[in-house]
Amino acid sequence: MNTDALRGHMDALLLSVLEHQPLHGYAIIEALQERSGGALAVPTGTVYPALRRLERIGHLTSEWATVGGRKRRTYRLTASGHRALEGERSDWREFSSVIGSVIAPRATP
Amino acid sequence: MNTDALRGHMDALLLSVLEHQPLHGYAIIEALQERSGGALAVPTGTVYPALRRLERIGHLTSEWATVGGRKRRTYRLTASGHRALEGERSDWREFSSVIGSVIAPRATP
DNA sequence: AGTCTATATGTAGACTCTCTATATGTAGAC
DNA sequence: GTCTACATATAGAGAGTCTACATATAGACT
Repeated sequence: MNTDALRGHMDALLLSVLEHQPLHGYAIIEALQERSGGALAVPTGTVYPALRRLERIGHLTSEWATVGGRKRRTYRLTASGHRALEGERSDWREFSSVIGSVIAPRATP
Repeated sequence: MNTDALRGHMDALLLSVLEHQPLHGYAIIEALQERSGGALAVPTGTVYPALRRLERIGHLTSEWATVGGRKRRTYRLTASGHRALEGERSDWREFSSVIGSVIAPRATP
């Protein structure tokens, strides 16, 4: 899929996969791929800066951990992040409904 | 609606409203607004450059006309534009299905 | 020992598109 | 004479995604 079209929806995707479980960046990328049936191959150069941004604006917090000798930065939603996720879901419903109805084929006059 | 989220879907919207009828830019903006029930207020600074771009890549052609003393540039789909619209529709179906399924709420574990 | 793959994070710079703001001009109403 | 609707256009700002590269550990395999 053309992941450039994700522009503006990345926050919703990231917050969604973090809703019920804290995860580190690498695992988030795998989760996105798995949840989308392989359609979402989001590059690290997109995900890591986006996570930092979400942390900066208070929707996420992070902690470093070492697992199997490797360092991970694990992110989890804040209260503000949970609220943001609700907003993103509602925005998505409106967005997809509006776009869908505009581009739906019409009967040829 | 946050029209910045339209990024990447503008082509689909413009090609859609031009599918069955040629229109000039100003009328395209009105058509988008009407078809979306008022949700899509796309500024001229977005639409006019986008139309020029679609013409440049061969999806549209344009002609100047004077109606009621005012000049209009009327756009219509080319064969390539019709094919592009089909592609955009198919891309949208995949896109909305993928995003929708990733951000859909899951049962709390 | 050396190489390869998977795991793991990060930055720099390019790129594209949308936005805001501004400019220009006609027609018709008040 | 001014205001609103109609009509097109450009410059520059801004945001977020991409590609490409840099770094590092663990474990398997040769």
